[in-house]
Amino acid sequence: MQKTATVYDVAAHAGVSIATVSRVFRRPDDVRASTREHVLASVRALGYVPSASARGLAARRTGVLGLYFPDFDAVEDVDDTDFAYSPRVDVVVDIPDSGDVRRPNLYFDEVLRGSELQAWRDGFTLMVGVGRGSNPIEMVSDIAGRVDGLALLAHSVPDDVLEHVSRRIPIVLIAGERRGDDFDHVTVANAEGMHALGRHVIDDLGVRDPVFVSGPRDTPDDRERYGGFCQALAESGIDPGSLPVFHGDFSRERGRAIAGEILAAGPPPRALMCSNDQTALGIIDVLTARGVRVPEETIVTGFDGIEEGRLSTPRLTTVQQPMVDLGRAAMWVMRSRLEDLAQPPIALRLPVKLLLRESSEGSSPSRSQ
Amino acid sequence: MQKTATVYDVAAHAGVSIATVSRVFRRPDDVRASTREHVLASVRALGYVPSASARGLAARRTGVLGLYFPDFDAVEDVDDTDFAYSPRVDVVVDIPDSGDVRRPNLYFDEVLRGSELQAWRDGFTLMVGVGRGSNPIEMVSDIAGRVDGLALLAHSVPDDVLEHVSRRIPIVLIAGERRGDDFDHVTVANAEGMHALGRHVIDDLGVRDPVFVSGPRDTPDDRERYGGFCQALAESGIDPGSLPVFHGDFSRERGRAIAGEILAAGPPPRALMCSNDQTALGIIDVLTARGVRVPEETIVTGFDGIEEGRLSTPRLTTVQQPMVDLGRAAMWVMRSRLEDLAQPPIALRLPVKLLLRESSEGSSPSRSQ
DNA sequence: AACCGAAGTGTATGCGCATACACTCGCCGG
DNA sequence: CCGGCGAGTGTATGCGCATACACTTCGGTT
Repeated sequence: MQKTATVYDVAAHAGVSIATVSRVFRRPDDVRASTREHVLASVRALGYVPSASARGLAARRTGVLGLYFPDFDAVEDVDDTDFAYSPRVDVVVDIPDSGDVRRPNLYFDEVLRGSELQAWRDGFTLMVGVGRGSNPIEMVSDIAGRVDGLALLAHSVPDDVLEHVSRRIPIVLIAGERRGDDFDHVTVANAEGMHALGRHVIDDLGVRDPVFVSGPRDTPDDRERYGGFCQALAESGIDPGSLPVFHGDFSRERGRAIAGEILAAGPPPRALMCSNDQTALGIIDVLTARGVRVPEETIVTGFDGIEEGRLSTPRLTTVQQPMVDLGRAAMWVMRSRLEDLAQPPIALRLPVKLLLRESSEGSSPSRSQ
Repeated sequence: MQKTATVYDVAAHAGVSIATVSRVFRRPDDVRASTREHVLASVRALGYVPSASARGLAARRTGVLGLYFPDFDAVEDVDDTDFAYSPRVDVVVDIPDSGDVRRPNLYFDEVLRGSELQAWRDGFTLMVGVGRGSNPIEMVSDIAGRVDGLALLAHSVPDDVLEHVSRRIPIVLIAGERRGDDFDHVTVANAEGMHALGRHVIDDLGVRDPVFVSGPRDTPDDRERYGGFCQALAESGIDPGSLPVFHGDFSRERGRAIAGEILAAGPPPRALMCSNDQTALGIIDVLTARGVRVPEETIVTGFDGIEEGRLSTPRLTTVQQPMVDLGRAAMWVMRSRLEDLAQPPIALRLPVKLLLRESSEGSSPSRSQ
C-alpha cells in the first residue's frame, strides 16, 4: 500500500497521456488494441484502481444509488465490546419457543436484495443506510451527497429533509402513496390484495362478521389494507362500522396481546383478518395455546407473505407482497428518472399474490413432508 | 433540481469564503457560532448537500467501507420485464412444501446486518456488492475504487485480484483462515464448535460411529469442521478413517439426495453430523418422510444456526455461528487497520454456541405453540 | 500531387471540496 | 505604547479524473 497509483503514474509507465489511460477504462473501443493492452499491462504492474471520487467529480455523477430504511427492528442492542475474545464454545440447551426475537425485518432484507440486484443490472452500485437511533437526518444527507439518486421508505424521514435533499438528487419513496408531493413512488396493491382476501373470507368461507386487526395507525400501508377490507364488506352489504377493530402495531408480541384481549372478551370471532403476518402469527400463537383450533373455530389471515408464515402451524393464509420486486422497482424507477429528469412523477403499484393456506382453509393437509 | 448548489454558492449567499462553509461542516467549532448559523441558513435556503466525490478527492478518503459477497443464492432468475404491470391480485392455493427455494442466503443477510451496524457506528457508510453472474473482478474493482477498505468472503475472488486491489486499500477476508497471505481475517471457531458437538454426540449420547456429511470440498469452513469432528473421534480412540463420509454441497436438496442414498444402502446410522444446517434439514426431510424417527432412530446435527433449524420439526441441534458479529467484526477490523496501516495482520476467531435441540436429544418436548 | 477524413492520441481545463498558510483584529501584558 | 498571541476568517492550491478540443498520421480520393 505504498503510494496509490494514479492515472499519471500509469500514463508515465505506459508512455502515453492520461487521456489515453482514462479512455482505456471509459471507452476502450476508442483506443487502439495494442495501446490498450500496453496500458492494461501498466495498470496491472502498478496495481492501479481508478478513484471513484475523482471520477465522480469530473463526470458529475457517481454511479451509485442509495437505499435508506429506518430501523424498525428493535435493534438487538449489540454491546460495544471490542472483538478481543477467543474462539470458545458456549453450550446452550435450547428450549423451544425461546422467542421469535431474531430477524424480524425480513421486509428490509428482501427489498435490499431486489434493490441490489436491479442496481447492478443497471450499472449502478448500491449504498445502504439503515437508520439507527442516530440522527436520520444526518444519515440521509450523508448518503445524499454520495449518490445519484436515493430510494427510501416512505415516512421514514421528515418531509423538509426530503425536500432539501431532493434539490440535489431524485428521490423515490417506497411503500407509500403519493400525498401531494412530486416524488416518484413505488407501492404494492395493498387495497386490492386485502379486498380480494376479504371477498374470499366473506364469499367462499361464508364469514359475514370478520374482525380486522390493524397495524400502527396512520401508516399508509395499513390504511390502504383496511380500505380494501371495508370495500369487500360493503360490496356484500355489510357495514364495516358494525364490526369491531383491534389495533396492533405490526409486531408479533402485540398480536399475542390482542389475542389475549379477544379471548378474555368472550368466544373468539369466526375470522380474524390481520393487517400483517407478524400480528397474525402472534394471534395464532395464543389461540393455539389456549386450545382454539385454527381454522376450524377461528380463521386467521395475515398480510406480507413472510417466511415464518410458510413454516408456521397451521401455515398462514396471507397476501404476499412482492418485496424483492419492490426493491427492484425502486431502482428501476430511479434509473428511469435519471434518464429523463423532466418526465412527470412516476407511481408504480406492484401486484400481490393471495396465498390460500391452512389458517383459513378447512382441509388442512398435514404438514409432514 | 435546478443547478445543484456548491460551496461557492453557499459562500456567496452567506457572504463568507468557501473555507468557512467547508469548516461549518467539517469542524463546526472552529467557526464562530453566529457565522455558523448564518451559513447554515444559506445551506437551507439553497438546498445544499456537500458532494462526497469532491470531498473524497480532496480529503483522500471516502468514508465508505465495502462488503462483497459472491452470490451463492441460486439467484432466482428474475425476469427482466419492465415494471409496467398493473396492481392485480393473483390467487394461489399454496400447497404445503412448495419448496424451500426462497431465502437460502440468511448467512449473507446476517453478515450484512452486522456490517451495516458497525460501519455506521464507526462513522462509515457501507457499500454492498453481491456477485451476480457478472464479472466479479470488475465488480470488486469497481467497489475498490469507491471505498477506504473492503471486506469480502474468502475465496470469492481470485487471489490475483485481491492482490491487485489490496495495493490500493486494505482487505479483510471473512470466514477463511489465513493461508500464507497477509490480509486481515475474521472467522468463527469452526473446528472448536464441531469438536464440541462431536464430543457431545460421542460422550453424552454414546454414539461411537457417527457419520459425517460434508460440504463442498475445499471450502475452509468445511475443512475445519471436519477437522474438529475427527479430533473428537480421535480423542475417544475412534479412527475417523474407519467411518464413512458423505459429500454434500451445503444445499438442502443435496441433503435430501444423500439421505436417499443412505437409506438405500441399509439401515440408517445412529447419528448423522452435517457440516451445515441446510444439509441437515434436507436429511431430516427425507428421513421423516420415510418413517425414520429423529432422533430416536437417527440423530441429526447441523452447523450454522439458521432460523429454519429453529422452526423445523424436530428442531435442529446445531452450532450457531455469530453471523451478525462476523459482519461487525469485519468492519471493526477494517477500522482498526485504517487507523494503523502498519500494524501486523489481524486474525479474529469468533466464538460459537452449541445449541442442543430435539434432533439430537431424546426428550423431545412437543412443538406446540 | 494536393487534399480530405477517420482514427488515434495529447493538451488543457474544471469538477467541488479540504486544508495549509497567510492574514486581520482585538486583547493582554510588559 | 508596542509586541505578541489567539481566535476567526480568507486565499491559494491540489486532489485524480473526464472530456472538449486540438493535433497528428495515414490511407484513400480526385
